[in-house]
Amino acid sequence: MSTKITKCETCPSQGKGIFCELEHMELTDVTDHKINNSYKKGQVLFVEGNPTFGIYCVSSGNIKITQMSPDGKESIIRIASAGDVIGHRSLFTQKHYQATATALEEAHVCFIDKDYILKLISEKPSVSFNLISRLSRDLGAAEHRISSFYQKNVRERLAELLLLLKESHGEETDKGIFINIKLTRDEMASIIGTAPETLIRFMSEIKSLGYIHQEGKKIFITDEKALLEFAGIEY
Amino acid sequence: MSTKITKCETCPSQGKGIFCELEHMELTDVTDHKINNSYKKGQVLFVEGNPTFGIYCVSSGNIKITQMSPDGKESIIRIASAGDVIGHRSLFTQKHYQATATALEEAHVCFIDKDYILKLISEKPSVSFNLISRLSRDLGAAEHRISSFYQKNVRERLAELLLLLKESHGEETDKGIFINIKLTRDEMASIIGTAPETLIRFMSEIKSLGYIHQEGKKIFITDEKALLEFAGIEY
DNA sequence: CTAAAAATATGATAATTATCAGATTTGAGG
DNA sequence: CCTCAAATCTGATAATTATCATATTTTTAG
Repeated sequence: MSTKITKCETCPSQGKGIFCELEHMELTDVTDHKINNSYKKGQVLFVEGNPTFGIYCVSSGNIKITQMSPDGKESIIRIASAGDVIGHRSLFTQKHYQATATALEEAHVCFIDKDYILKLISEKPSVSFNLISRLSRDLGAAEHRISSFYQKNVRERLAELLLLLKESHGEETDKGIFINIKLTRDEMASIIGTAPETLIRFMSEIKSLGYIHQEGKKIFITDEKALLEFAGIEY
Repeated sequence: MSTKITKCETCPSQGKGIFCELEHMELTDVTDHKINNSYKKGQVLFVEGNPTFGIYCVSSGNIKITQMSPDGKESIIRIASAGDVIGHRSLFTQKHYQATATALEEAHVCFIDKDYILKLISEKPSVSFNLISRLSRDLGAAEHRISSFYQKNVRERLAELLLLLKESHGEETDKGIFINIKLTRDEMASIIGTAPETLIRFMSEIKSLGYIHQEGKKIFITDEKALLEFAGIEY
């Protein structure tokens, strides 16, 4: 695990994070209290059951947050990207992490000590406001997924996933909207809660309908409107 | 909708709520800024899409928080009880409620105006800490349900639901642990995301195995250990 | 560049769960 | 206490999804 020195003041994700409203002086103080780490694909930030020492702020790269069942089935419960925090949920409620965080690709992540972040929260209302906003947004997303699980079948959940990934990681290209996140079929399946084979079948269906286009592992959305209808979102 | 005047200082749920660390003087100020409402079974506090004006604090009774699919399938995403807040998720992120809140039985709920609660959060760190804790706990519960959906089948999810209801609403009796919450089979089914008929079948199975006992609609857990094993939690 | 491993894809079959139909029970209101 | 509507329950069948086996493609490491 290589370490790279970077400052919060110049962090590319600064405008999106929980410290976005702090002033320059305050940010340099945060810089002094953080540890900046780099992770390669597949490297683990923390494991379910580890004691919590602080929170992680994602500077770049995508991190999957997973939970494992006793019989070894992995569910992806969230994906954190630039500007997101990780471990914030366990900070106040639990002594141990309830999930595992793994880098999906090369990622730069800053670690902030528990004591310091708690101090910041109590002294800077903007930090606590942003944390509340973020938790609210995460809770909204999680609750949406719960109702989606019950109300939609696998086919619809897959279309919905592609649209969500488009929102968070989509990039306009001449071949359609490129979904710029490295996920295996297994991982995609474990987001929508189905078997990889089932996911692949429906991916093929959506592809043969002409709604998406694949180049190797790269996915392009070519007909967003049709996908929306397919997902049962718009009629 | 009848209105009953009650004070935060003497609220039975005071010790559990987000104001639990406020002093007497501060609490009387909260009392002056809230509206106390009573709801009968089936009455609605707010509906998905309504504009958000503030948050609700549950003093007594159980409230179901639901989301509806376009084709009319209702999912229960959360159940709020004494000491819980409702509408806190939409306070910071959304202009409109993302879910519907309905009383499951006679309930007393206080309403606090958006401006006042935002002021409290920025001035009283204990309130914002408690709100963060609560959101974290809710997020943890929601994420657990997401992985549970994928990792467990209906039979196991039902056993898990009974155990969760035991934790939150269980009361020791000589007939076993009585689950003191009024839920129809339809509602129970929409918590674990299955059809009511399927839920009923597995309820019968669990009953015939002797793990639970029913008296009309009342459910008693008679063999918790067996239920835990049935849910795939302990081996 | 090549071999091995991992990931993707496809088919056949089994298991799980949903849906529909109808019987029975419960409970709320007069 | 009685009536009727709603809720619960049971059975038969259909639809969906998981699992297993295996082929093919892609990626990775040497």
